[in-house]
Amino acid sequence: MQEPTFLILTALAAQPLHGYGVIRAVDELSAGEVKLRPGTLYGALDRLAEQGLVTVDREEAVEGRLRRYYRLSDTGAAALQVQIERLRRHATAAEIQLGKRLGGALTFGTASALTFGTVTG
Amino acid sequence: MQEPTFLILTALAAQPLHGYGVIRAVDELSAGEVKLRPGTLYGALDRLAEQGLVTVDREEAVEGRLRRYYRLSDTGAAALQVQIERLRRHATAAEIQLGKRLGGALTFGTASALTFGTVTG
DNA sequence: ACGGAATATAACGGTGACCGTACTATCGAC
DNA sequence: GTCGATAGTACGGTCACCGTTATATTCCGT
Repeated sequence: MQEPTFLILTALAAQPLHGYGVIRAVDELSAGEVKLRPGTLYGALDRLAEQGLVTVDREEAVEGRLRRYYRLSDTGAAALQVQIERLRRHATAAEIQLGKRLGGALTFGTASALTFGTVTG
Repeated sequence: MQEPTFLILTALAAQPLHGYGVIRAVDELSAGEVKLRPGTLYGALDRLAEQGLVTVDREEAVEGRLRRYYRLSDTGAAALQVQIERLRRHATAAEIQLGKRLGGALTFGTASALTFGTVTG
């Protein structure tokens, strides 16, 4: 699962949103770092719906315009939880490896990772 | 940056490795979850070298066979640090969003994310 | 001595997620 | 009336990654 997909699931975790709402939520969640393009969003939404990670919550007709709300399914919430743990493990593992780094310019703050203790297993 | 690329940088953070050494290191770092294919590895290594994130450390001729060692550059270490922080932010943001989730099956343990405090900004 | 597994690197085509852009359409602001 | 924001659809392109194959050597068991 890639970053945009992960952030789409994250955006839908709190409450159902329609497409454009997801674009705004991801923008906010990532502090403006990730601006979803329509092509990325609707492609990902279709794939996630196919996989059962999101479902169509309802379709509202607002002034002649269709507004389709997507909801994170229980399966999707579980998948997101798995991804969260994956990211955490990778971040910790990388920080520990960086702490072992010799010869390079020492980056301050990385040593704090050592206080986490063992990571293997 | 995708997962395999991130793990290759992580593997090279502690010490220079040759191709096959990276494959084994990533396997260990991910607890057997990620098995790098040669195509993935050497493609990524070429791209990372082009971007200056890794450099060729040395080339050993071990009984006729070339063994090329790759090293994480200072730029690469900085890039890895940026990615680590990115993963941490996303993991925390997602956990907080999941904590707001209503109606779905409550996953025990997710509430602990709330103790982290604010995440926006 | 021979075959097979592990070590080690290179090269190929295929897939799919993502991007960029354009198009349609409504509404409010200027 | 045009611009920008909202809202969704469609399409072609790119690139990272994957699966596989090829090639060569070393180590081990038989």
